[in-house]
Amino acid sequence: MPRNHPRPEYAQAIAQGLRAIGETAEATGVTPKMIRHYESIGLMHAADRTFAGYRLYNDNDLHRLRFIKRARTLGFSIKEIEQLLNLWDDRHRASSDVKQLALQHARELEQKIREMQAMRSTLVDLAAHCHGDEFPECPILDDLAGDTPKAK
Amino acid sequence: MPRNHPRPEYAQAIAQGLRAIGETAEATGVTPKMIRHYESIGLMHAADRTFAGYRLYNDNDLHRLRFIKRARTLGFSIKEIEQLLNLWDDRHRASSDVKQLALQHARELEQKIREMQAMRSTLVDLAAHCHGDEFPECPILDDLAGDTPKAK
DNA sequence: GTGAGGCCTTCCATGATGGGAAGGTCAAGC
DNA sequence: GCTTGACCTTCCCATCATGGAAGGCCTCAC
Repeated sequence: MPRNHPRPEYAQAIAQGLRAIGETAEATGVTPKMIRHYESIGLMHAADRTFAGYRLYNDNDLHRLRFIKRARTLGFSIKEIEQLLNLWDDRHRASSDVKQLALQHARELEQKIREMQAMRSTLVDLAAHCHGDEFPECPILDDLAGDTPKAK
Repeated sequence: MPRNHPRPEYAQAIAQGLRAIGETAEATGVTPKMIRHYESIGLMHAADRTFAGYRLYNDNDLHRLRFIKRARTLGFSIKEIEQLLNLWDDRHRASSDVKQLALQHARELEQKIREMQAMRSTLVDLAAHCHGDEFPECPILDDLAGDTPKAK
């Protein structure tokens, strides 16, 4: 949805390369809701405000928000992102620290993937033995109920 | 932790094959906390009570709780379990209905698995290009920051 | 000056689970 | 008969990331 022309009230702010929260959201893919939330939990520092209390964001803020967005897309938790941001901010960081975080998260993903694969595989197996017709007999329910598969 | 001898106060209840919530929890793997929760959301009907208000469970209840436990282990949501229980209770169900629920859930799992595999694979790739040493240079952070991999 | 729409804050909800507090109940041992 | 300790009860709060709704202010274009 096309945004209206820059509001004159913001002329100075815009001249300084600042944006309101809506434009910032569009530019970063982070909803205004979440931007405020990140501020409230300290992931983003408190934004500058206009006289009227509107939040204003500069290019650095956008960069940081895009960083957060990308990290969330990769499944990092807020806490992990906090660590990543600290490392990002630290010019003297050791890349080994970052790598460790990334690999740790990759291992956690792997673990969850395995669990879900086990679930899926069990379900597919059970479904394969279920006629899926109009009759009530159903190995899937039998399994859930803990019944031994009916010995004929 | 070994439970003490059955409490005489429950002699009659026990003679009827009833158990208090703690024993029920041990027997089913569902915590007392969750048993009460399932009752509160209607997944379990309201349990019988002693004079003093203690909940009592019979073999049917245990069976139902084990059913729920197993379904949770397979990743079904509470809402899905509600449907499964309805089918379980319905002697005239069609196994096709059950099969459809199971396969639908399997597809959802597959979808999530794929997403997580994509995350993991990206992370592993990035980590593979990160020296992981004491220097700050780090392709993982570069990626999160949206920086084009540094062209030398 | 009025209407549209962006922005503000605050509260509430999700889903499944756990923690903990404050208090009642029960069996057993002294 | 009282204490002890295991068990039970209800009620409230927390998690994690996200969204919704209400009610009010701000800005802009007409």
